[in-house]
Amino acid sequence: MVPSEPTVILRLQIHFMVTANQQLIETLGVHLEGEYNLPPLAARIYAILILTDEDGLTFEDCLEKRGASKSSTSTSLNLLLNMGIITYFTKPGDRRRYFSIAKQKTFFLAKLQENLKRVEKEKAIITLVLDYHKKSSPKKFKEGQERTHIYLDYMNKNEALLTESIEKLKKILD
Amino acid sequence: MVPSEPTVILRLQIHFMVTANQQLIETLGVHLEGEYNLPPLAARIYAILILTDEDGLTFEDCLEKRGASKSSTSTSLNLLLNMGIITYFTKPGDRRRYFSIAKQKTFFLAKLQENLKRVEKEKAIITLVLDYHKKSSPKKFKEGQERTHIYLDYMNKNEALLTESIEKLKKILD
DNA sequence: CGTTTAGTTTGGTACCTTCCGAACCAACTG
DNA sequence: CAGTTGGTTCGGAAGGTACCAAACTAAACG
Repeated sequence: MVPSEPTVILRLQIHFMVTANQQLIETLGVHLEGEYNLPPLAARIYAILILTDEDGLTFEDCLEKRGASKSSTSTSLNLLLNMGIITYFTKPGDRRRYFSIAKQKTFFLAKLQENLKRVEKEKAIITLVLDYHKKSSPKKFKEGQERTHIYLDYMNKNEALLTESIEKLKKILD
Repeated sequence: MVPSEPTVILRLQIHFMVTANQQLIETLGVHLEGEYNLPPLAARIYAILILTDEDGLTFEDCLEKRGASKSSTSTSLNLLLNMGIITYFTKPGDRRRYFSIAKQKTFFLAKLQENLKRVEKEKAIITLVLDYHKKSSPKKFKEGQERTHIYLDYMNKNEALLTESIEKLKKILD
């Protein structure tokens, strides 16, 4: 039996939306894997939580939307909880937990703060190496000075930018 | 037999310098591992090449300084060569290759360019997610708009900073 | 030619990560 | 109480990474 035309179109549309969504979950998932050093499954679940319209997803929702095992879903959700990048809430008369991303407050703020830490760490390392070269081979040190200066200059400006943005963000969150 | 005092002091000093150097190699090594996604051994060899006073180290120098096997040393050096973060040169009448870090030119420039790529990639992803939310749940979208704006603003400024620094660096390298 | 030098390639081991199924537990429900 | 729901914990299995030792190769040396 051939379905009537409107049905076909509707099916195609739904299929398109579903696969487009899956695609986005995948894209975002890969990104998050790298960004937060998450295992594949945890990253996909995080992506699902970021993208959903619902106000919070249950354990089972997560499980079904990804098609993973109970144990892996449990492990992944707990990992995300421990990292503080998701939270859950409960509804009265409902034993289940509803998981959702920790308010974007935390999301972007954490990102900026993390970034700041990275910059500071790198500055520290560069200083360490520079000191070492200054002592052990002044010639080599002199050579690279100008380039190094540009790089350090960028790092400092970026650091200032970060501190400033963090302040701004904190202010609107009070 | 008890060594005379000066000998003891000398030994202690040498030991101190050696372990201090080893420590720095280790610290820098771990940093590079994370920064360039390098396997442990490759990262340590890279660190050794960054820190040495010599004008270039041979295969055997690398092998000895790290105490690794020939095969692993070979693999690691080739990996670093393929990634373009080290180079080698030869001396007339000497069959060996002398490895050294690719000029800091490439080092810092590559770092800035890599950073720029990361920022652009993240901006793209955020836009993607934002568009999705705008379409599927406008309420959710409105809520986070102010925070998102601050973050995107930071990203744009950082992007400008990076482009600028890259230009500066390119200029002094001509 | 045989020998030495400077590396490369191959095959295998050890470890680490990620996920799963199955058994388990703890709270509530009738 | 027994049964269901909402998870957690445990013991692998599969796959990937990083390293090593040993065999090999290719160029130079005498």
